[in-house]
Amino acid sequence: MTASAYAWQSVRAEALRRIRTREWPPGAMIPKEAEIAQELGCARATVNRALRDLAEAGYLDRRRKGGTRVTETPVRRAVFEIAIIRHEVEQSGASYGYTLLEDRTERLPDELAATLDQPRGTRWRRVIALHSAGKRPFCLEDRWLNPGLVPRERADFAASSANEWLVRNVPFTGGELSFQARKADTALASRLGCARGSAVFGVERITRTDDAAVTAVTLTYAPGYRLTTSLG
Amino acid sequence: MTASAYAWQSVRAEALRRIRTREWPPGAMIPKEAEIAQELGCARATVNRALRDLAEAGYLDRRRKGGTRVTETPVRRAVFEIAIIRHEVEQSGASYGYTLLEDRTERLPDELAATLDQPRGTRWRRVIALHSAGKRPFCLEDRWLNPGLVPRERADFAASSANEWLVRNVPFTGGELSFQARKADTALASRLGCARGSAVFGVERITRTDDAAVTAVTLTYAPGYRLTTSLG
DNA sequence: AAGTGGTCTAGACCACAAA
DNA sequence: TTGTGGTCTAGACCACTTG
Repeated sequence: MTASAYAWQSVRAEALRRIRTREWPPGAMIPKEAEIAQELGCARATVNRALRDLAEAGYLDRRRKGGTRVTETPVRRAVFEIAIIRHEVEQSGASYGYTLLEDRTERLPDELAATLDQPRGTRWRRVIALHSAGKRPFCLEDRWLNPGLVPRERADFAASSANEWLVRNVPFTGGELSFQARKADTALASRLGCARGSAVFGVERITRTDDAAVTAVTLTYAPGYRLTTSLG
Repeated sequence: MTASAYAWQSVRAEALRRIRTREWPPGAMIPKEAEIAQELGCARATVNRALRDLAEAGYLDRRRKGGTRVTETPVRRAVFEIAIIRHEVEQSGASYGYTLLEDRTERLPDELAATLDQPRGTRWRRVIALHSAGKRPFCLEDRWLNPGLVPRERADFAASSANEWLVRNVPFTGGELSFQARKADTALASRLGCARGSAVFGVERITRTDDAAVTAVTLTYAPGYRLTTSLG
């Protein structure tokens, strides 16, 4: 059958059908919850659950007193899961390798300090590590850590990545993420085992708890990397 | 006060607090809904709403009969909204420009045909267009369109992008999306107004309705482009 | 077989925004 | 002021999974 096992999913499917067939065209007001509930023979709460779900997915625009409208141009969202790099490698079937390359305390570059709301000249811990898949370099990690939130004596990154330590030990509440394409300079090319000037995929991420920045990381993937997801 | 206006949000906040403070440590089982409801003095449905929300956000792992556990390594998700390119440019404050460069029917490359579940040798419409910000090239669009779903006589892309026509006229049900870094070849560099060999950011997207592929597009952004979002 | 989350209902009241 | 969605409850039954 077309209808799902649960009533609210059937209601959702029926509403989505009406949107897609333009029985409820873009921009149009749809009947109120109570009417739909009566028509489909279920409780209003069930209709509410279904329509709320469609609204979260971007198909409907709902307002108290204003009623529910079909979105003019549904906003499509792509969701990426931020995986632990080890899992990403292992999932591809390759064996995962990790090498710590550098680990010292350094002065934050002024621009980064500003982004992280730190005074100029602040010193943070800087860790550079290489993640590999089989024998091939997979991703270079260049990370700055707030020494106040990540005590050096409690966080040893010789054997396993800062990524994993942080996930387990410093719950974070927010941050920023950006993707970009970059050209590999000599140092990067040497570490990633690719030609100088190669186009490489870069991810920059800043992680915060409440308002204090915890870590800023730049991940650079070896050439050929693709970040993929499906649209629902 | 810390608690939200609505009861289920207060319950959510309280549960999240217990997770963050490790009162409910990673991997631990938390009390069952009925117990939490009694403790916090609300209905079980209210607790259900709160915990379901935390489970969707990746903090909890719930199973019937198995109870609810705190996720060992919370999966963080990044959500990108797939904007219409015109809006993306306008939002940056620049004036938007659009130029149609090519529009003809061509044979699908074999590899692409396979991905799109089309027979080898199938001919689709191919549209190449440039989006610009002010006087600078912003993004080159190279798109294939299923002629059965996008009739040439009803879809004219001389003045506005296929992107916008599709959003308004062909509701889609799914697809795939991938990001990668690419090196600009001579043709691309010329059209994007950058040096040959530049690292450029590429997006590939395939859009389907039910099971038929509607369109496959490759967007290549001029050097310097960053795709950004915030983590919740 | 039993226990826990998932759903559903009927009715009620609340919150917000439009008139 | 009024109407619509948002939430809440108490109780019930269902569905999945583990023992």
